[in-house]
Amino acid sequence: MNPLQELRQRYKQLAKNLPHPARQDYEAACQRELLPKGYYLCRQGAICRQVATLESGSARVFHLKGTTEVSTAFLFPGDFVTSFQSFYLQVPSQSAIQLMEESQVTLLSYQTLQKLKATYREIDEIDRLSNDYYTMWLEERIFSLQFHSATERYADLLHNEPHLVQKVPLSYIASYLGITLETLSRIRAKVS
Amino acid sequence: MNPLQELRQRYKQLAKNLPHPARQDYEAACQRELLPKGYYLCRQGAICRQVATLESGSARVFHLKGTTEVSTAFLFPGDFVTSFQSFYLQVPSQSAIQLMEESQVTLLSYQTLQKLKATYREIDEIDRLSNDYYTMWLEERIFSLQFHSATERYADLLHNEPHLVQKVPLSYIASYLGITLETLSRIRAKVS
DNA sequence: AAGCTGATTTGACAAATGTCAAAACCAGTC
DNA sequence: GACTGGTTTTGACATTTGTCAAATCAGCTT
Repeated sequence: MNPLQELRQRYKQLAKNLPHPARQDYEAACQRELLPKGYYLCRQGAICRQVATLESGSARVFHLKGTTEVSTAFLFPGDFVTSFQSFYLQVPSQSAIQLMEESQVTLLSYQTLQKLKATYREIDEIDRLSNDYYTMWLEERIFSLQFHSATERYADLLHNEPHLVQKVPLSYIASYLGITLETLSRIRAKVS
Repeated sequence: MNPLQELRQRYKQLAKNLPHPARQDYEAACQRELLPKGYYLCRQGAICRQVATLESGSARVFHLKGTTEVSTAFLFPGDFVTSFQSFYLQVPSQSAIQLMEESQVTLLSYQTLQKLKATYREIDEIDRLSNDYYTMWLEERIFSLQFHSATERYADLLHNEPHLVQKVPLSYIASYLGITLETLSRIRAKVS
């Protein structure tokens, strides 16, 4: 496994094995909800006040550009879901976050997370590591967007997140790769 | 000013106004050097063991892809310079960092920074904020790469970092924008 | 099985960008 | 002022990707 994936494992392990006092406070502070497909965890232009942990289901982050939506991320069980800039700076979000299926999520507000981080070193550490992971994930994505052709980017995706291609509609994937639906369709025809 | 630039200001302010005890320890721990143009702060494949603060001069981060270099960042006075993944995980770097001119830099090793962060809340805060800034900067860059045409990306750059276009050779800028030198040249001819 | 609806594929053509080679430009040097 | 090496621009043409319209496919409903 590469360093990036190890890091992901590491913070997920830490989150799962949160020791007792921290765990208890965390459980008490967060809010578990079963939300329907299509639910907005954050709307574009609104301040993202919570971070969600996906227990089941899936979500996507996208930006509304005029009339078209451009997807920038897809999230799955175990992932922390939030609009990074909006959440950490508490400023309006540049993108929206929407559930792609009915999902079980655990919600934590900005203020609560701040308190938990200040109280428990372990929670602070998880927050830090997951942010580091996100940063490195972004670096990898830039790599792909900047250096690779559409065909290569699709191959990258297939390689890095094969499950994603099964579950996510092609129109979302196309915008995520920065190409049109038609081009993606042609790439797929060639490959297979 | 947008939230991103405010954040940048904020961590630079904090760094400049580091209170006495922390400042003294920091000064003692770091290493000031005047390094020549072309000097490698980190080579591709090596572990990046230090973070540099640029006092004067400039640097660029690039990736060697076969025979061609693709630039991924340009750094100027006041910026912290390191290979994020390599430094924070202490794993081999995917890219190289080279000085574009003779530069005065302040070097801090990984171990020393860890100690300083553990001892001084202020230094920890600066590290955190500068990482957050970097993350948001990456998000913006992805935005540009994923949504915008070559012409728009050049306009973005001109808008976000106008000084850069004066100081950096066009061949570096072209690869940074993910296009060829010739295409960049044609874009410039059209615009002006 | 027929009909509907949304997702995906295919076709024809246009626009953007890449490739390779040559020309022009520019700063420093003799 | 011409020479030189590196940078930038220009030209001709190839390739990739986008656009718009139509065809096909897949899953549901009746």
